Amino acid sequence: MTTLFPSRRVQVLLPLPLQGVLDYLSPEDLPLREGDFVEVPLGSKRLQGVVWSCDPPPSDVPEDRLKHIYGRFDLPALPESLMKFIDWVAAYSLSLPGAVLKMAVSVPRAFEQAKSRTVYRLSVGNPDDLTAARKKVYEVAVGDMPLSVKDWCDLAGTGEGVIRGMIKAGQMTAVEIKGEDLFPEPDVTVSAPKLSKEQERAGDHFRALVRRDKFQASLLEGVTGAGKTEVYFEAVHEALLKPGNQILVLVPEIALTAQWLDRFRDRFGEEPVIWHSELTPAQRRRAWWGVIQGNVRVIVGARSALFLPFQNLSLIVVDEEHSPTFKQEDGVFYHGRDMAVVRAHQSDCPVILASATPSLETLVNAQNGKYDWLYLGERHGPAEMPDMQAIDMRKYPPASGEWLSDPLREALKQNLGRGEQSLLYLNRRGYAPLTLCRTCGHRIQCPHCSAWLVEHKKTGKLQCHHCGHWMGKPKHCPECESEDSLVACGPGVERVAEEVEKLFPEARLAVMASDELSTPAEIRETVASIVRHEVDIVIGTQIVTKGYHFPNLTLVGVVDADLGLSGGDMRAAERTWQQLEQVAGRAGRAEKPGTVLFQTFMPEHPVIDALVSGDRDNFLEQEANAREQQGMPPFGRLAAVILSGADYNTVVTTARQLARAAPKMAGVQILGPAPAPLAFLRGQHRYRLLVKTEKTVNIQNILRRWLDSVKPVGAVRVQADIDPVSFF
DNA sequence: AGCACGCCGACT
DNA sequence: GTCGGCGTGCTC
Repeated sequence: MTTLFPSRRVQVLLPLPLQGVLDYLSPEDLPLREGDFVEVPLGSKRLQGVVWSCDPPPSDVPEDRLKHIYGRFDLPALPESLMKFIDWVAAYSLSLPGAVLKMAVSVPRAFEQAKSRTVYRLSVGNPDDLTAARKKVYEVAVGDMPLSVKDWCDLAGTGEGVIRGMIKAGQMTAVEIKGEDLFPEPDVTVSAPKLSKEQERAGDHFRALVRRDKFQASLLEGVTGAGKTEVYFEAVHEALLKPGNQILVLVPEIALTAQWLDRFRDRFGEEPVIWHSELTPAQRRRAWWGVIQGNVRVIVGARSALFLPFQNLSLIVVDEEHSPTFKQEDGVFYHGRDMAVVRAHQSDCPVILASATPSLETLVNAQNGKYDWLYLGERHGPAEMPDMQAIDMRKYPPASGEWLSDPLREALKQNLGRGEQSLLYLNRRGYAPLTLCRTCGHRIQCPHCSAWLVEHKKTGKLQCHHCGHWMGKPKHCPECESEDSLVACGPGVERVAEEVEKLFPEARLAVMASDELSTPAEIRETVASIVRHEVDIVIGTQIVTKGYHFPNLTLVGVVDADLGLSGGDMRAAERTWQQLEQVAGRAGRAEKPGTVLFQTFMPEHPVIDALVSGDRDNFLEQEANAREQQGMPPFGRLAAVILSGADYNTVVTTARQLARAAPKMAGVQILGPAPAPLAFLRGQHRYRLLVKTEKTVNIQNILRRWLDSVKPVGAVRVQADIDPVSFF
């Protein structure tokens, strides 16, 4: 029997790692659009999902097996541009669309209507009739803005009784507010800071791009301290001039610093709305709602902010675009910088990639004209670029158990004498990276990972930096039982701090490492005390490299410039150069000139040479040539296949099976299988294969066909990683 | 992701 | 003889 109005079949995407969309029937009285948030039955559960298609192709599931949608949620539909982006990311990264959707809607109580609140608006007839206390309330009112009872009390400095009395007397009227509190609009009338000529030129260029309102990627390259932030703020400002425009600024998670937020507030009057993994559920929900309702104008966030439901994305900025932290390596594997370009393309808006040390990928795109290329060659204000020198550690070897050479000690002493600040950089947390038994040679290793346990003297623990496993430092060797035979090998920041303390007992030290400063408030306080010049020598890891501005800092000493140069990673040299250039950039950012000293055993290495001579163009050209010759990205395509599982043998068997089934075709090369660099991590054995193809080959299609052709035995996870960066 | 169904070890 | 281990497989 045919019904007059047959039920409509729609496809719903659920935020689960299911193979695809599921078909449902929409109730006849429920008009649905693509992007609508709906609740559907799945098995015995009620789940929230998104209508992905209202006009689906024929299904192989018979209609009488389809279930009905329960209902639609009362919130704006998922914007079409985000749906497109989710599909694209899933296809590109070889992950399931549902898993990508999950990143976009993993917001606590996202679908529930926010409970309403009651606020009160003044409705006074004649203010002269008011009592003194009520008159006070009348006077503090801002326009006819409604406020909560508590806000009125705080603002007028009065008790609740006064307000309640006014409500009763009809001098205030209740207004019901639905949804989350709105965010304040950024202020576009704040006067811009004085820009240098070259900043102005770049800023004008970006303003024009924003006004043109079309896709265009640009590289904003500028030496450390050149004032890139102020330049892209010009673009943000221009975008804000058009009502409804939304702007996304992506930063590496670690760079969301108090200093950055202060600069934003200085330029736009308000703190920006921020988005990162540490937000509380309430903050997350409020920000997400603000974005989907179009109320949030500027979001500053970590890579996951790419998946926010922007209604009208008009500009994306990727700050520190070279940063490896833009690469996500769990769940859905993607590179935030690359996906930002795709998102901008799909939203047809400009994207600005900013860095003092651009990635090779981005530089190549700038060189071949795909990206606009804006360059800032001068430091802002009176600051000059620091003087950089290598210290040959073969000539000045420190005594055993010490890590600072005589020239570096001398420089520290002089700087201290001048009352200026110094920074010692060593990208190694803890006291010592390895604990060794003097008697039997045993090295204390993590039981869950192929890594040494790192000694942390402050806490008296030996700790794994990959899985968090720890033990108290034993008195006896766990292998040969010898007493007091365990010795610390190599330096970490704690150990360097110990040496500095001995050398300069009167100096005020601060150690900056992620495990010393766990909360943002602690980091904020330490940074502030350095800026206030309450610290003479800072000893820090990675976290000091990220955009801090310490005006009194004039000497940077890199304790081990060679760290990171070894290993088979094709990006090792590039990344070391970026890191050291960034640390070096902390020196001499104000009036006083800066000096940077690199302790190295290979002063002739291209990386050290590029730093010292300042000839980075030559260095990067060599790197690019090497990659081009090897057909590596960005000149070819690369993907990794990572197999992991608790049982070593099944992992290896699956890896070999995959290798046997490897596609054999022109322009495609399979490398491996080989143990992944961390062959054992969190109790999982890991093997890896690499797929290298020519640029014109669709590497996703090849991987899909290949991986589908092999059925993994047992509990082995097979994960594809398109454009891998870490090789871990 | 859940959750159910389904075949092999130590307990009343 | 049963309770339960979590291995495979399905959910429109």
